[in-house]
Amino acid sequence: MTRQRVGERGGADAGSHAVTRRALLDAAADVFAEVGFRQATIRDICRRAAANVAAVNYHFGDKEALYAEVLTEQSRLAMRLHPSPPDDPAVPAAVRLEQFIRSFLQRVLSAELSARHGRMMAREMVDPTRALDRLVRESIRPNALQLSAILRDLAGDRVPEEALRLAGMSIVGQILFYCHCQPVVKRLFPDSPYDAGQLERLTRHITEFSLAALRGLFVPRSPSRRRPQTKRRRART
Amino acid sequence: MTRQRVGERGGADAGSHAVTRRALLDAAADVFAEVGFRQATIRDICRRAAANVAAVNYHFGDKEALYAEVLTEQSRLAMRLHPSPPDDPAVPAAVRLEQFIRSFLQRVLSAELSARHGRMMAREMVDPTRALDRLVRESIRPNALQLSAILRDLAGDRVPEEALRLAGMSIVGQILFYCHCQPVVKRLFPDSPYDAGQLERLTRHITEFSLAALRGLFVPRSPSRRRPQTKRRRART
DNA sequence: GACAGATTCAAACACGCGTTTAAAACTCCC
DNA sequence: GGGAGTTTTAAACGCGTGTTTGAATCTGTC
Repeated sequence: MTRQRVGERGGADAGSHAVTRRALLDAAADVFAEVGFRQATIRDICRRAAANVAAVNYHFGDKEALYAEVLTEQSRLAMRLHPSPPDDPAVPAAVRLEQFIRSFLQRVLSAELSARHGRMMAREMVDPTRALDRLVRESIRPNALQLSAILRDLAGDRVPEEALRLAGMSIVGQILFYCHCQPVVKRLFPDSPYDAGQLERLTRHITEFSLAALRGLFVPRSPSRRRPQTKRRRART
Repeated sequence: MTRQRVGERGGADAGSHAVTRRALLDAAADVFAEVGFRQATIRDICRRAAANVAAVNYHFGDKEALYAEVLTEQSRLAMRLHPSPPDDPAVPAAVRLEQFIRSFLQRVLSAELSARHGRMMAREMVDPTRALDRLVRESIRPNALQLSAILRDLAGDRVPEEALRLAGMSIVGQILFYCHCQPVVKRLFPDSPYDAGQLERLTRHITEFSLAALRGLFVPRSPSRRRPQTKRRRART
């Protein structure tokens, strides 16, 4: 009656448990990214994983628990493959901003991840599930803080926090556009792709656009025409 | 057997048909905006419209036809309440850009529309239905063309079309961010709202951010420090 | 080789969905 | 007032869903 999770040793060949579990996670990542949590069906996931319909409930409890596990796994995978740039004060803030934008774009729409993480995040934002709170806590907020730090270095101490926030959202908005609006972009410009294949071009554009905006907003009349680099350094935490 | 659409005259009191039809459209707009096409249920819509479950199929044929009608109706309503600025060459391009951004923001997240149009558009982008093609054709593409015209006036003739496209997507991305990512923004900054109540502030920020970026990108070293206004006028179409 | 426990399996359950149906209710016009 | 045509209604159909169930299958161990 009481089915508890098995530790390591089990029934089948040293890993039957782990094998189906992995197959389910992989299939579920594809399905959830393709059609979203609500539209995904356990039957479809199990078919792709070559498992029985009852496998999800046996291995994960229910559909939502499987989804939560897929979400955090994909999030960590994306972060591991394309980590944010280190918070190194030796690197100019403008360069760190470019690295931040590049790694962000890679995480949400790089092909090697099949853009799974980006698509799941996009769905989670437009149509949140109960998993969003954890996602914000563990993945989105840390990134927002890092962007804030970069922008603070770029803008200097005299710029109010509020203006930095708005600038940050302008930058993230530009990035997410290519992730959230792909169906529309494909229809508007069917010949010129603005997708995973153009990552470097998009990175450069967003970086230049944003740096130009930041310079114009936060150093409107710099006499020496230099970057606002030498304001103050943030201590490493 | 053969039920054809009734013209004007009908059975009930000069408008029983029209009355339920309207109630269905209103209820459906709310429901579709709240939970999306796929998650919405005919039963819920009819309950809110105080109509029978069969009403949708009687008045519109099926769920998808009702959805299509709601979508175009809300789109036209939003466009009528907050039209794009006229293509007036007498108005400086920078002002027209601000008007474009303001009206766009109003359409997608103004409270008087309950942000219905914006939410439906957001869902349609992340999780398209068959209605997206028409939406792009009749609503999105015209707006994109208008933004292109404004940017052309701002940037002048020497800037390649491609650069203008990227700039346009950077601007639209900033706008849509507040529409697509509201759940995340609310969690990141629970105290300071970035929603329909802050429309004017958001308009000003996005305009200033974008104008600064455009000046920095397209007129990097203007000797007289003037706006690139006097390039060339587009003929009225 | 039989036992125990873990894992899989086919089948079924309970529910909600979009849609259909045939009858009832209603309104207008003669 | 009655008939014709329109609209509404309650009930049902067929299907797909997440989940449960009890038996069957498998594997390592004694």
